[in-house]
Order: sequence, then structure tokens, then C-alpha cells
Amino acid sequence: MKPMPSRGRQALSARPYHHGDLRNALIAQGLALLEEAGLAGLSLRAIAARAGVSHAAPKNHFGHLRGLLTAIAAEGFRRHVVFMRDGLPKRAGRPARLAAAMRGYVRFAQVHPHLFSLMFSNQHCDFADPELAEASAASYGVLREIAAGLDWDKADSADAGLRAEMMLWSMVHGFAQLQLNGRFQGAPALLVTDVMPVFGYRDDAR
Amino acid sequence: MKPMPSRGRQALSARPYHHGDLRNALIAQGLALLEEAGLAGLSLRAIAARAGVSHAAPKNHFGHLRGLLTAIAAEGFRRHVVFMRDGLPKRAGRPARLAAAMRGYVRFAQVHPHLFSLMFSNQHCDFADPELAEASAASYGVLREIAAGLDWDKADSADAGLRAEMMLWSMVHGFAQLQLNGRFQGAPALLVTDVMPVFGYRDDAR
DNA sequence: TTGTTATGTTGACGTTGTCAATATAAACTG
DNA sequence: CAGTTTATATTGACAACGTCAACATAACAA
Repeated sequence: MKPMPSRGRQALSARPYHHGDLRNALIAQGLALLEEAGLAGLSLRAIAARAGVSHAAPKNHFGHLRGLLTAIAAEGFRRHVVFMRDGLPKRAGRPARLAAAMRGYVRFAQVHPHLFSLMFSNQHCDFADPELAEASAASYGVLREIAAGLDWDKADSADAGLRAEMMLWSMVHGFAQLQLNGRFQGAPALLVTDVMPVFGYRDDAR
Repeated sequence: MKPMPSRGRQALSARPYHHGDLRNALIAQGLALLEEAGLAGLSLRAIAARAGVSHAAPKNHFGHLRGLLTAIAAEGFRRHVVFMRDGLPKRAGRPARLAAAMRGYVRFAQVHPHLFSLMFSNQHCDFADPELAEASAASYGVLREIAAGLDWDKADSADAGLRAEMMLWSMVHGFAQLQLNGRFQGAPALLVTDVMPVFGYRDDAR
């Protein structure tokens, strides 16, 4: 009744010495364990056990616990992008797309609270890692795209585009973080878009 | 050359069996160690050693590590309030006070990065704790005070006051958090107030 | 003085991340 | 095919950690 080894080469051996795709298996089991046990329960040894390998096996693929957590966070950012782009009407105007992306950002944090915490915790993962840097930049890219052409009181400043990105990101990220930590508990349930100012766009085409 | 015990009762004993004010000493040493070694180095045993007591002593005052970290975070929030009120002109208008408080919020995160992380990490401290709840509510109170009467596009909505508080808090907290994690690294250095929309007040008296 | 309670200490336990030494399998070389 | 090298996984050990139970010491109350 034990699960077949993924590589069915050696018929007689119950468990092959080499896993075959341990790196991805560790990331997958880490993601699963993270949902079940939270950040505190996410230990190297527990992940290794879930993947059916020895406690020191992860060291070959990721040097440290930090390395494994970084890889998990990178996968998190890839899924984060999906949430932001999801529920986003294909040919909707930019204000509608902005609202959808903002809500997607927050919804991700609600659906995957522990993963979200990991993704934005420099305690646990290494933002200098190229893979994580690329994945998180892609997530930021959605925001960049949506912030372009925003009409507000700083639209004519030198770094208008940059400022718009930073403002939107700060607002939505702070909202998600504070809501996740239960800091809005006493208040009636409000969406990010209920709390943000309403922004127009200079050129509402496209 | 060893430091005198704080209670000078027993002249001959090098170190009195009872510390006298261990609870506060542990919080103080915890704060100091946090600045030096970061959140990762903040262990029960290290704090106890710094305070010159045995490794299990903290258990009498705080039941768990979590309890000690919670007490440290509470002290953090008390200092946070000082930062927000600091540099705030006595009889300045509300927009100026808003800007000063926002910058104070972010400056605190810059000056005490590890403490700030601890204060907003539900991994490490317990927001249900009464002391922490009171201290953090006081910090939120500064924001409440400053957000009252804000003039913006949602000023006439049902929960106008609440929405303003949540928006400001989200924005400044997200900014501080993202900046702290180095996510604005590529961008030119900007203040929160460079990035926020400019808000007026309905009644700019007081 | 005599308990009683609060406050620290000691030693132990299981768990963790990391490492060195070893074993096994795959890949490459001739 | 044989022989060697490289990648991958295991084993056993280590120190550090949070927590606990048992004990020691001091402050306090009757």
C-alpha cells in the first residue's frame, strides 16, 4: 500500500536510493507543510521526512534551511502573480483592473497566510537569491503595469510613475499585512478597495 | 572589577540569589540583544545569560519565550508612539502633523528594524496579551487622532473615519515594511510623504 | 519562630540546523 | 564493456534551543 517510487526503474527495491526529483519534491512538500503547520512547523527535518528522505538530504540541493525557504517563497511569488491577474476582466478599463489586482493581492494573503508571511520575511528567506529576485520582480511588474498613467496629485512630479507604484504597493501590502495580523479585528470587514482613494487614469484607453 | 549587585544587601555574596527586578532586566537585555543580534539571536538562554541569571529563570516571569517577546514588543510600541509624536510642531496644522507622524512611523522602522519586525510578527508575539494590546492600541490612537476630519473622496461614506485610519495605516505600514525588506532598493530614496497623496482637512483649525 | 509563597538554579529531555564521513547510483571516459 | 569520476542520499554526531520537573534560597506572614 506504499506509494510507488516515482521512478519505477528498480522493481525490487522498496525505495530507490536516489529520489530522482528531490528538489521539486522538497518544495512541494514544504508548501504543503506550510499550509498545515505554519511557519513554525516548517523544519528541514519535517520536510525531508514528508518527502521520504533522510534528514540531511536537503543540504545537497539547498545549502541551508534558508535556501529551501527561499525556493518556496519564489514559488509563492509565481502564484501571487496568478492571484493578481485573476478575476481581471480582459478588456476592462484600467481602474477596474487596478481594483481587481489589489483585491487579488489581498486575497492571496488571506488564502495563503503562512506563505505570504514567508514571502515577505527577510528573517527566513534571502532576497538576494536570483530565483527569488526574479519571481518577486515579476509580481512587482503587475503593479508597475497597472500603476502606469495614474492620475493623482503627484502625476506631474519627477518620478511620477515610480511614486505611483510605491504608493499602491505600500497601501495594498500594508493592508494585507495588517489584516493578516488581525489588526483590523474590531473594525467591520472592508475590502482594500473600500479603503483606498479612487484613482483615475490620464488616458483611460487601452 | 565585577559590577556590584543592584541590591547591596548581602555584602559577601558575589551575586544575590534573587535578582530583585528580573522582569524589567530581561526586557531591557532583550531589547539590547535584539539590536545587536537581530531576531534570530534573540533566545531565552542568551537573554538570561545577559541578565546574569540561569537559563530557566525567565520562565517564572513569562511562561514562554513568546511571553518575553510579547513584553518586548509592548515596550516597542510605547517607543513607537514617541517617534510618531516627535518632530511634530506643537501648533502646526493637521496636514503638517499628519506628515510628521507618518515620517516618524517609518523612521522608527529604520532605527529599530528588528524591533519593528518583532512588533508586527504574529509568529513571535501574542497580540491577545493585554499589555501588548494596550500598547499597540495607543500607537494606533495617534493615527486615529490624526486621521479624523481627513478630506478625500470617501469622506462622506458611512465609515469615513475608520476608512481614513485604515488607509493611512496601511500606506505607512506597507511603506515601512517594504523599505525595511529592501524592496525599494533599486529606486531613488523617497520619503513616505513623497509617495503618499496629499490630503487636506475639512476643518483645518486646531 | 514557623510555615508559606515567590523567585532562581540545576539537570534533563526531545527537537532543531549543520557538518563530516560514508554509501550508493548515475554519468562519463577509455 | 570496464573503470573512474561526479552527483546524490544516508548515517551519526554536535551544540544550541525551549521546556519541564525537582530542588534551593530568600522574602513574607502568622
